[in-house]
Amino acid sequence: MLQLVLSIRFTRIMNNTRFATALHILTLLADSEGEWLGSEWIAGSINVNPVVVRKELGVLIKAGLVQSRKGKVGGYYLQKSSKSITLDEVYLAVKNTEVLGKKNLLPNPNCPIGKDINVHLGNLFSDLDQLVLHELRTRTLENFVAEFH
Amino acid sequence: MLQLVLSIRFTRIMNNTRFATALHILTLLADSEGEWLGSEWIAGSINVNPVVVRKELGVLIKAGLVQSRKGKVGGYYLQKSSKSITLDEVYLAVKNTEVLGKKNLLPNPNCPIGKDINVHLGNLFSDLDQLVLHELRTRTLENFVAEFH
DNA sequence: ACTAACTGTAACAAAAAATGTTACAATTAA
DNA sequence: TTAATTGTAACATTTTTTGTTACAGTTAGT
Repeated sequence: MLQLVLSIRFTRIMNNTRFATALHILTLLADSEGEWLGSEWIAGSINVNPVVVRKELGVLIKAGLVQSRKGKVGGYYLQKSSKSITLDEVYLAVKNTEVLGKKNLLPNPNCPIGKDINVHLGNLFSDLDQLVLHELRTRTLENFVAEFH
Repeated sequence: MLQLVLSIRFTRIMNNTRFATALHILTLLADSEGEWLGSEWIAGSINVNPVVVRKELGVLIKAGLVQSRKGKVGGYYLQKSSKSITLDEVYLAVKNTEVLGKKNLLPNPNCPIGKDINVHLGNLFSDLDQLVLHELRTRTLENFVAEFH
């Protein structure tokens, strides 16, 4: 029963703008090296609420991609060079489930297929996730930013 | 304005159990060749509502993967052999957006980055989608079903 | 010390998306 | 004619995402 509750809580998915938002933020930071950017300014470029930006920046900070400075002249700055940031790091920071989506929670254990389906789906989902991560790892933030010039 | 509304309407994503459900259905059909399965029975294996199953089957029928029979001894049957069904067909049938998620709707057109971000994100998203489709194309329903034996 | 301009986060509100449900017309075998 | 089924619309509910308000904590400049 506890297991069930836990699997409900952690079965989430990537059905959102978080990757787009995170990469937008990082692109802005990479493109304005030397300056610390504020959440208000970043939010103006993405056209979302500044609090949403600060929350996402919190995630990027935890992932070691961004640093922040508090106080009057506070703001955000890349923690590593854009050359050393690969897009799989961004994806891993924001993702909360697999690319093929969710599994059904309680397939029938008395059915030969239902009994094992989530194991086999799990393998498939995991394979596809690895594939995506591997590809994203070949792409750097520097590469991405260069496309804008 | 109309464009905006349309882009909202069609900016959906794969944050659901539809791929899992569709593949579960197809696995059952492939595994019981010779019999027509009813939506109630299928729903019992997945443990979801029969109407949800019928809706998803409607999608698989449109995709040319399943056929149906109405009336008293109605039910569902594969339209093609499991050997000739590849998993990209399943994914294409159920998917409604790209694997990396959604883009933000209205990035600032007065910002050099915001102005072009969706074009570049679009290219990236599309690349990753192609990668996933290509991999899924190498896997058949027959292969998948074989894992259960 | 005081103020102004920030970050960090909690708590809540609103909107959007996914899933479940009821109901019933249409179909078909017996 | 009946019983069992598909197909689908309409609506309800739940879950997830996104937005918002509020404010404590921090820091530079006066």
